[in-house]
Amino acid sequence: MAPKNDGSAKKVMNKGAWTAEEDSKLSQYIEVHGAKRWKTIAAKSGLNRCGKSCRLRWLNYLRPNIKRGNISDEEEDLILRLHKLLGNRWSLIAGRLPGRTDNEIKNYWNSHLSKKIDQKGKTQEVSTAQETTSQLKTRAPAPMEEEGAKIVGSSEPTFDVNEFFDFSTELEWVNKFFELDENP
DNA sequence: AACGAAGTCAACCGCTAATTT
DNA sequence: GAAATTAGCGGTTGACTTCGT
Repeated sequence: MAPKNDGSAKKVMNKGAWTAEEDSKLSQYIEVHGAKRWKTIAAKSGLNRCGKSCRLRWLNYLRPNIKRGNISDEEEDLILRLHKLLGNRWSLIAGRLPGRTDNEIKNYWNSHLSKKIDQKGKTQEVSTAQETTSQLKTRAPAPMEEEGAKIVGSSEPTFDVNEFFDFSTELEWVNKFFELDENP
């Protein structure tokens, strides 16, 4: 496609950390026009940012009811359970944690929980080293195993999620989870 | 106190899915 | 139905902070 005018005048977008002024501009624009058509928002709000960047900033920091930091034990437990079910489906997991964002959960997982599980896996690896593989095979398969296990398996340390959670007691909880999805 | 290593987290990138024209 | 545009996702990066020596 030929440039409409001098191509050398291509605008260079801002990158990196957002300033308070930029936040304010974005918030004000969205308050008036709503959070849709991010390219337009980026162009008309007076921000020298791309639409993607605006969307991310809004979703992760500026939108109302965002919780930041201090992930509670309950939330942590929920993240662990959901991750076991869904793998790295951060947006789905975030959807079950009001006020939390996919990015925050992803970061929390990568910096806190993955290590926790890694440690747990290692200690259990030692204690269950004698357990025969045949015992493991007789366990009930995890729901979502087909999809979830693939995803988890690609990035997880090598430990058996069946060891980490007792799926027999999880089934009820899992069913509730999917009921929620069907009836929003 | 100074320095390097490790940890944390905000933001970007590349890609796919969904929607619009 | 095809092409273009937009939205959304997950992985990765890099700047900053904290910790250990």
